[in-house]
Amino acid sequence: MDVKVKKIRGTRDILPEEASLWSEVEGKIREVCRVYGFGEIRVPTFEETSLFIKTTGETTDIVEKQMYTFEDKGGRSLTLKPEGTPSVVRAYLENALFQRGKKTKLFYIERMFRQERPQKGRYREFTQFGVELIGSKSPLSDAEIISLAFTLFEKIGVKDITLRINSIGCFRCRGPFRDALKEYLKSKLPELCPDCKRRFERNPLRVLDCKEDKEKLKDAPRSTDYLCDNCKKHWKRLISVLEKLKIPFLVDHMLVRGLDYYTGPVFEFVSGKLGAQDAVGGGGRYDELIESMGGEPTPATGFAIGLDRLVMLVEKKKEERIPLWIVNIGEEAEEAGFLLMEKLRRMGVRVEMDLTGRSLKAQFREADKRNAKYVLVIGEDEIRKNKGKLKDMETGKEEEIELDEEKIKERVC
RNA sequence: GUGAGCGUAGCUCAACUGGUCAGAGCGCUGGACUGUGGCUCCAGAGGUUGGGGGUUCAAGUCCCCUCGCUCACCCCA
Repeated sequence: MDVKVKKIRGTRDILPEEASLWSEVEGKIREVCRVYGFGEIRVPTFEETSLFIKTTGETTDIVEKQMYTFEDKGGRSLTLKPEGTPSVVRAYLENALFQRGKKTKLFYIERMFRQERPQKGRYREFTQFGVELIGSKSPLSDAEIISLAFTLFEKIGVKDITLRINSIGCFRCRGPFRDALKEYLKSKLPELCPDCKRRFERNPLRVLDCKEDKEKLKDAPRSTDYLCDNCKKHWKRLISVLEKLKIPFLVDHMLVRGLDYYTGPVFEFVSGKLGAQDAVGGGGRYDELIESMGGEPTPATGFAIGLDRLVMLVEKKKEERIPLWIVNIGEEAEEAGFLLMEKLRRMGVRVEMDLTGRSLKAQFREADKRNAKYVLVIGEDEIRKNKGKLKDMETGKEEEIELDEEKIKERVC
């Protein structure tokens, strides 16, 4: 078929089979978040562009080259949100949620937009489940959200997720570390890739993230060696609590993350089953963001998980069995069957039938294909007697049954 | 943004160096079995070979452009 209009690059249609997986995962997310005391928040699809420039960071790849930015009719610059945290924090401040208590625990399931070259597990429109815990500076809060994530992974049967974690320190300890790193990188500069040379000037921490130069940078200074007393205490305690929670983790000194607002611990959830885009989720602490957006100094921590990637890791389930299929012969029976079907459906019974006037055989074939447990045959004879033929599709046995919705429901359910 | 590979029926794929190559399997529809599924057999529907241009007596097959897909880089979810 020559379809003229096609979906645009990097977007996708999620068809019923996969969509049911999605809603199952979303259901589990809501369950786990309820248990952990997180309330759902829904934020706009687009925001003022400046929000992301100020929060996500001017020199980040997301802001530099991946945003869908456009001008509205009033000449304002708007951007489809490329990540969730800025919007949630904006909403937190705008709605004065801090007035409702010291701690605010929010989660969201939202569509995000980034104009990157699509590949496996990477789309231009994608969905993130994210969690923001605002108002606690305790390392236990970081442990809490990480634990939430692992509870979710377990609940949806996703195995072999590794937590990679590091601490890049607050803005205070970042300075000395950055200096040490730059000093170290200076000598290596000629052998680094062109990107790293550029990063060296603009955002030296990101050089650590480079895969190409990973080997060469093995002996680079480690951010955890430059933490201030507070950050060091926080980091040590977080690590120790993760151990007590029996959450498997790997300290990765190269992990720095690509968003500017992170302070202290940062982490990623990684799966080996995803190809090159192996991060299922990631997050960290952002203790300075809220103040920088005009709020009171407020510590916060959070993460986001890519549902597109998460769903790829979930085992597909077999289709649920349909309890009843109505096969009809002739126009009169078709209508009688239809009315009966509707009565049953109103009672909550899953029933299906063919309304395209196909042959008896075809109707049976479809009932079989859809894995129906019982088939109810209605033809002229059956209407006259008010008794249908109920066939058990497994045993092949047939019995007569009164065409009465209560009796049928009782028999097949 | 860079690189590589690839675009043939709804799906998975065939078609030697350009010459009945427009096919198969699955799926779909119908029939054999005039009111009974799964197996088998038979038949049918479905494609301007992504689009455009060029080379040629002749092009899915070669060349150019374009669009798209996939994977990787990059980055991240």
